[in-house]
Amino acid sequence: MKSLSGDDHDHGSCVADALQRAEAICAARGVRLTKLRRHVLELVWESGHAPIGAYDLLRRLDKEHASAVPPTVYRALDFLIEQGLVHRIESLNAFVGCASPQEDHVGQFLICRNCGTAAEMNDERIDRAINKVAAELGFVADGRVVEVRGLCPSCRSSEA
Amino acid sequence: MKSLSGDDHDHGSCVADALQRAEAICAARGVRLTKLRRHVLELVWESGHAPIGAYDLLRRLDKEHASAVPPTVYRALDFLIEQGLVHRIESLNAFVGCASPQEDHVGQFLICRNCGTAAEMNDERIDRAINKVAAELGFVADGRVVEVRGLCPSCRSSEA
DNA sequence: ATCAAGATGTTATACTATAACAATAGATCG
DNA sequence: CGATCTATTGTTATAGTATAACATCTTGAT
Repeated sequence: MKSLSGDDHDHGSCVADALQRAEAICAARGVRLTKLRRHVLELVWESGHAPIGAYDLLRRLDKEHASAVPPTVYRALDFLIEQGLVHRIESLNAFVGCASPQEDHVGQFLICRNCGTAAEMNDERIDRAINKVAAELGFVADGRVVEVRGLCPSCRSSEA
Repeated sequence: MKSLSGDDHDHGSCVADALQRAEAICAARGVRLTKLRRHVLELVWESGHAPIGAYDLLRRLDKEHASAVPPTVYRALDFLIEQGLVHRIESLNAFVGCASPQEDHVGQFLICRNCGTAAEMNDERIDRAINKVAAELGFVADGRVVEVRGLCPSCRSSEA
């Protein structure tokens, strides 16, 4: 996996790529990535790879979109989440761009408690382990929330 | 695992047991399970095995504790969580009594989307899978949030 | 009895999210 | 083109979740 924080990755192109992929996905699905939705998605990505709250998005949106109020941003987020372009991080009440929006998946995240970066794992082994245990208990699992706090590689080395 | 919902388990003794265990644990640790904290713990357990929100607790607490306000219940919950007697369910902003407070663990939950019951899994295999993937990505994991939505055995059979 | 620490009381406020209805813009079809 | 239907956005109000900051009281130790 690419390192995501405190490093030299070109985040500008990272954002641009995400927007371009989003355009393509929405076009293919016949859903509308409106200016507003695109703008919110852009702001989500511009937060780096750290989840950002709805009201922080709102404050940034305000600058170019005077009429923005909470429903404005929540509706855009609802759309983006529905389309798998953004994930909600439950333990933070915050939102992050999806790293692989073409694949259908629920997010599994590693969240660095130092730099705030949320890295997607989306590993089948975790999913299988959860399904197995759920099945043993007679549960049929659908949605999953897997959010792990920890220290990312960059922060671990810089902490020494 | 015991079935927890829509069944015949004696929830009264379930609550009583939980309170008794809590008393013992707090005594052993030299921390104070005050009347207020005990009362909140009792209310959490009386919600059945379904997570309950802080403001719902507050409304119930009010009846015997006129001065209760949000900080009252949040402080009690903070204590109970710190002592491992209660877990917070991030995806619901709600709280549930811990099934095995003597063991140190973070909760893994199966949450029934029909009856609301939250069953603790706390399965090592899930933990190991998460640690393994995290390690592969260079992360050191500490806190974990694992919350799976689904349909519990009782609700699954009664849905047919 | 005094004192320090912990627990609770009290007021105010911050933060997160949605309901409900109005207005507008985009697509579709005659 | 223009009528119409639907999706999107605007707007106002409010519900729901959580904490800050400071005062007061209780408890246990000396």
